[in-house]
Amino acid sequence: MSIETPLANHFIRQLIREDRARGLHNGRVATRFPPEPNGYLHLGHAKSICLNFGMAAENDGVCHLRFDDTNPVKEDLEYIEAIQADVRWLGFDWDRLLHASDYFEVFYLCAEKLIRKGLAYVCDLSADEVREYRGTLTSPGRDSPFRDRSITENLGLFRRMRAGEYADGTRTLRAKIDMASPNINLRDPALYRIRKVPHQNTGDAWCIYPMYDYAHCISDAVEGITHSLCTLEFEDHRPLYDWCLDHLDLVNDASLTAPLRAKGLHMSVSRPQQTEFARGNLDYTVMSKRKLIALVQDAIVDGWDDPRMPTLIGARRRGFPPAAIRNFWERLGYSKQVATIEYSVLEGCVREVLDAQAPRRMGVIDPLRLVITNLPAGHDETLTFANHPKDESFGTREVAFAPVLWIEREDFMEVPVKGFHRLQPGGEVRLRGVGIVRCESLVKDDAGKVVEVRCTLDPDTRAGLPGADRKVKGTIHWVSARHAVAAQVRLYGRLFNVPDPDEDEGGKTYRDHLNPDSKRIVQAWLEASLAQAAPEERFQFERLGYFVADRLDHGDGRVVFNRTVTLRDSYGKQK
RNA sequence: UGGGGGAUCGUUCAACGGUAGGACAACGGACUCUGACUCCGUUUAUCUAGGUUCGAAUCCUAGUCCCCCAGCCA
Repeated sequence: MSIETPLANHFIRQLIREDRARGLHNGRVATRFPPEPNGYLHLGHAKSICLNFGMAAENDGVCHLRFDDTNPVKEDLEYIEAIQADVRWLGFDWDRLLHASDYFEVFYLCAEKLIRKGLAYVCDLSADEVREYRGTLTSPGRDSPFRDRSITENLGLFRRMRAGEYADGTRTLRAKIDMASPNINLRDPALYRIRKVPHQNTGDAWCIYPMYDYAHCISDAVEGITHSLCTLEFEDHRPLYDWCLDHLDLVNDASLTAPLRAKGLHMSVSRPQQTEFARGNLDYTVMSKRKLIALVQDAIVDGWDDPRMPTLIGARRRGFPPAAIRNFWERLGYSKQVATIEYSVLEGCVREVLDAQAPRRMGVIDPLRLVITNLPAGHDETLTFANHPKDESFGTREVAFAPVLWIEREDFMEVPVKGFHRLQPGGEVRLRGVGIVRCESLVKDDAGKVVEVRCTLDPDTRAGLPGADRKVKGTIHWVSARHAVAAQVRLYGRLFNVPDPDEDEGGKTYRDHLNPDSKRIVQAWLEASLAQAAPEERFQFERLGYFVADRLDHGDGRVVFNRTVTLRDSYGKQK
């Protein structure tokens, strides 16, 4: 059974096919996923990952994983490992693993080339002064007083910047473009800044570090990237992307990439094209790096891998299959419309994959005692259950059955509402795989709460017998009280209780919209075999939902499951 | 107010001058030893106003609304 989704005919897929068809880059396709190693990957990143790796794969191309590590003060080694693990978990593998810092020498050579062409200058303005000179959205900026330094002076100054002769923040290298441009990105943007901090990859070899716009386009070119796919907010950076590459002409200037060949890094240089698509947002969640970090740091969640987090590591711990996330983004397609996708679409993808792939089990998360009175107290029986209702390849399993069972409390109603199909006083229900029982009496505690339902089992309706075909309205799941294994089960709901927690309205912030009931921990009774489940193994607990053995806490005698998602519930929804 | 983008069912993505279609959601039904799955059916959309055309979601004009941009972040 295939769980892959049909391919959407989105504009980037079309563009790449057309480019190939007309022989651009000799039909070669190369993409890259360029995370900054300063946070964990989330579902939004997955959209970009699926696109970049997907486009490469379906066009016989390559895709690089490139760490965009141009700012040493923000990065952390912890993230480098995590990002690789997340990309692999999602189901992708890179053709090359690279760092922007691999190209620091190239960036430097390129900067000298721009200076020599009179297209870059060293500016002594402070950060505040630069801001002041930049102008505003509606008024043009003014030229820096250092804009007309000679090439020789600029070269000398820039070399001394590199040599560490100036303090942090005292000078920058700037592109000489147009301070009156209506596009602010073109008002002599900074190319290099001084940061006397060691870099996790290059140590203290450098004290000047390139800016994103400058480094990114060169990195793309140097790696032979053909299609540089990024999100919408970079749309008005594209003129700068093009400006740098056009003036640098890396394709025809081998001297610029000589340092790479000297290091043994051989890649074909290209003139890449940037194309932007809309990032993907989900309702009832926040996706910004800042807010995610805050949730972790303020212990609102239990860490980056909290199953309620939209991080990939969180989704993994929640039990989401990677194929579901891939299908999700492929099914939505890629466009330039800013969109917030309903969470139910993701859940639908998760259920679809899990329905096909998750073996079935029984478990009771809110137990009520049910005693079958017409069976000897010592009755002990082993029943055989199919592990999947539609796929025989899942095989069968043995389930212990005895007269004292746990059933779900909500499967019994002393005073049933209209349309209730399950157990009620004097009523009948089928015990899954057993037969039909009739509720004969109740046992209540002092407070009047039902603590036990006493039933008789109709022997003619036992599974396998002709009488088993007798119709009853409801079928409920159960576990044998004597055989079941105790488990901790974590029930997760959405983290926020409004569709757009980012909407800061009426003085409220996302923190005012936290769902206090997003995590519930219960003690459950499960089929004994579940104690042997491997961490991260996924199951459907019949009639309850999909559950995953916690990848960290389950095992060594502890039985710990996380609820990934409930089953669709057309009954619960009616009420 | 400058620049860059975007407006199609509730949500999202198609339709590339020729019948507005899919997915999810919702609703109704069939099936069912999971109120699941599956199957069938139904409801609902081209931002507005003009224009071009035999024919416009698509082209033109004028509006309206939404998003992004004033880091030595990415």
